[in-house]
Amino acid sequence: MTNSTIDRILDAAEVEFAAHGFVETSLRTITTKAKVNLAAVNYHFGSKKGLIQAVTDRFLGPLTQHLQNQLSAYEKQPSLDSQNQQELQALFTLLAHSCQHVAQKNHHSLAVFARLINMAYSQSQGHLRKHLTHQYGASFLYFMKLLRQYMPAMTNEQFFWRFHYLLGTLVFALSSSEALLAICEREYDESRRIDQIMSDLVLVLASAAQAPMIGDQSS
Amino acid sequence: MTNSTIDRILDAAEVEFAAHGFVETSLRTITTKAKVNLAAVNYHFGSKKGLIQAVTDRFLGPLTQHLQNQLSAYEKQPSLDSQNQQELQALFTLLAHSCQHVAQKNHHSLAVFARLINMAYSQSQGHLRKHLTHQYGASFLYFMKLLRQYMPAMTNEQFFWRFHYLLGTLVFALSSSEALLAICEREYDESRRIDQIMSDLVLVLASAAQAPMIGDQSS
DNA sequence: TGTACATCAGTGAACGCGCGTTCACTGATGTAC
DNA sequence: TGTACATCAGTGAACGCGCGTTCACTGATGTAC
Repeated sequence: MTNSTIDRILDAAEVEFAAHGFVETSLRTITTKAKVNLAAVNYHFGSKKGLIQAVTDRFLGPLTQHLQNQLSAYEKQPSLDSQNQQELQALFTLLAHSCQHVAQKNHHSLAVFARLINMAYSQSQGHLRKHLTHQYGASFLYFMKLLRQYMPAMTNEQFFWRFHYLLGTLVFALSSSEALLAICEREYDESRRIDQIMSDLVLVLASAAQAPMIGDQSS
Repeated sequence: MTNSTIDRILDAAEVEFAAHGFVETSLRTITTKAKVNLAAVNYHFGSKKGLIQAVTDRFLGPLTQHLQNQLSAYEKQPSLDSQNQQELQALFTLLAHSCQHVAQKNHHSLAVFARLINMAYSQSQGHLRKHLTHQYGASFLYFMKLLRQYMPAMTNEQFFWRFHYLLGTLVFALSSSEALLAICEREYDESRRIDQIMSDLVLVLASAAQAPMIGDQSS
């Protein structure tokens, strides 16, 4: 049976976590929407923390798997010209495609992903950051390694900061996309699809990655 | 007296809100750190919501004021060449300076600012977004108007999305800067100051703003 | 085939806890006559 | 100058509420003999 109690809980939790965050979503809300007994969450997942982990594991596994596959195929292609902006865009496109891949199955997983990253970088949450790095870090480190080739003139420290600016752009786009889509539709009477947004985002990320450094006047 | 009960509450609240967010910070934590009676918050600010508003008003007023002054001075300068990347950088620098201006007085106000924006774009928080727009929107709309001149080829809708990508970069940088500074210091044994970060951020924002559109192959 | 027991998904009600808020109260200072 | 009252910052204790979690229990299914 595909719509088991466990799946119904996970689906409802994903929607609520995406919309209101982990802390501001109560188990009573989730179990009501999932049409499931309140105690079922603790029965199947042990605790609320266990549920959060189950919800995030459900898409982080496939996401990192998909990304890793794409990256190793990408790396095998012949010429990696570190000056070529189009190849840099292609690299970001791989990331975007991996995101879209998991979003197809679980529509709200990217918003949950954004909440997770935001939480991980909230100081005081060093343990979560460490857990994510340990569990899923390999794929993202792989991505960073390839990205690094397009930013050769930087020190590691400069690259560190640049990378996190890009991460911020991505995270905000993912977490606010629902609200932004709603505003956009109201204001401009035009609805955008998620893949339009993603392909525009890729161009922005590629340009931001290659922005000059301080004192560097080449564009 | 500069360190009145009210100020001590506001200072403690700012620190805690910045570190843990509005919902996850309890009045008991704040009043304990402020060395003030629990009931004092409701006495002086009416409610927790009132306190949040007081904390945000304390820096949003000066921030928008400062930004508005800078922008009108900027607009009066002779040549505004919409192709000139350095002038675009100068525009972002004004925003950065306004941020640094308020950060001097209240060190954690920018992190609170970031939390506020994140919250405002969390769907379901349309009322907060409306309140901010109504109260402080003028300065930011002014900024957007000037920024718009450097992105003339875009439709309003395209500009809308670009602008929010940039906002995301800024917000993540502000909200995660503490954690990132800590990681950076540990990993690279180098400490950065907030103004270094800001001036690098300005370059990234300027490049991202001028990234090509889909189908546009000019860089 | 029938019986006793084990396993397991799911349940209903209650538990203790931390939360924001309320309220009667204190004690100091100012003001009117 | 003395007295009565008003104002206001601040307090201590309690309130009701929603939260995550717990626990004894049910009912269905499988298994051993």
